[in-house]
Amino acid sequence: MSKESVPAVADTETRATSEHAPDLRLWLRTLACTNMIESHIRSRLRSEFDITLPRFDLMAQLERSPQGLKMGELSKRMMVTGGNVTGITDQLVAEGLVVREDSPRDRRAYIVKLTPEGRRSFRKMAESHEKWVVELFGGMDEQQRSQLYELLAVLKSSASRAAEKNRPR
Amino acid sequence: MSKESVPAVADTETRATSEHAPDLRLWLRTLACTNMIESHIRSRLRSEFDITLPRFDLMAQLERSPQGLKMGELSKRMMVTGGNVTGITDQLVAEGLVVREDSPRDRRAYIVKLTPEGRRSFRKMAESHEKWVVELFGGMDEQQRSQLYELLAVLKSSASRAAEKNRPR
DNA sequence: TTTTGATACTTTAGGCATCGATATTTTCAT
DNA sequence: ATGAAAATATCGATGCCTAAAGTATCAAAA
Repeated sequence: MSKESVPAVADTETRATSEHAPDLRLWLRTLACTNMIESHIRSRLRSEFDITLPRFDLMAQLERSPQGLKMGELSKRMMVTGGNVTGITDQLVAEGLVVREDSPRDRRAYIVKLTPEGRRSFRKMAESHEKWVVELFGGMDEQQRSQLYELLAVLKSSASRAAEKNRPR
Repeated sequence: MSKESVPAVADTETRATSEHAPDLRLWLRTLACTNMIESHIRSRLRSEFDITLPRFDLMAQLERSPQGLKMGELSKRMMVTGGNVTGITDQLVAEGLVVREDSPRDRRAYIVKLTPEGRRSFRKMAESHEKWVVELFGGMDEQQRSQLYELLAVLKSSASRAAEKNRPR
């Protein structure tokens, strides 16, 4: 019998040791939280709606742009490579949730749009998705949440700045 | 000409909209930070040491357990499936960084250990890795870091608790 | 001893992600 | 107008990851 189900809930923090620098422990804890939440969301999307997170994300972008988006636009907004978008779009097309239309102005490009079914389906999923997130953060009080939000802004700009110094490579 | 390099620095927060629930925005910001930092680390591991993050992580586990670890132990500690560990271990063996030794007590099991070269190599990488993390968090002052650390503990237990309610499925 | 169930690992199939290469089309400098 | 450069998308190779199924071994009960 093969068990091997979900690897419990991801806790990368086991990588930390007392001897590690405080920043390292902080980073590993950050990673642990994110992985735990993301893997929970992934698994519920799968079990309740039989969809993957990347497909959900792609549909989310389209829902915000009813006029449709070019493949390259999707790629930029989702922060993934173009080849990746090609594959995910193929799947969604096969499921009838999105369509590729030829761009009238540029014969190299497609315009990707949600189908009516895709839109209907996405709205239902998004509602649950948001509910799950609210549940996951529900153990924090309002002050903690807003404090976390602000601290993450600081982290984001700190990391941006640090990363910038070593970009071109 | 193939451009298509790194998708800049991941910023999943573009998925957020003003109309989104605050918790959703908080979650997307969390994700954005983590992705940005993780992708930076990944790319430096690759460019400076020609190694992937999963391989680095596996070696990190072994470095903390000089007596070696069974595949299943690695799988548990890294929070990934066994099949995954098989693949990563194969690669590291091929590179001469770890070895699979037969367990003397259980012929089903292997004991995976760092080779001397693996250990030497890991130590060098770990030093840089820690330096990068320190740089990335360097824009936060001490109080902010410790506050973030505490808030993440709250988040972690909040998410654990919420996830627990929907486990078995 | 034999059977049975659990454990340790591998394998396979499928999805997501990157990179680098390629084909087509557009744009722009001359 | 033309030829080079850039932009748009796809493809193939590679790697990580999971779930499910398969193989070998162990341990303990019948």
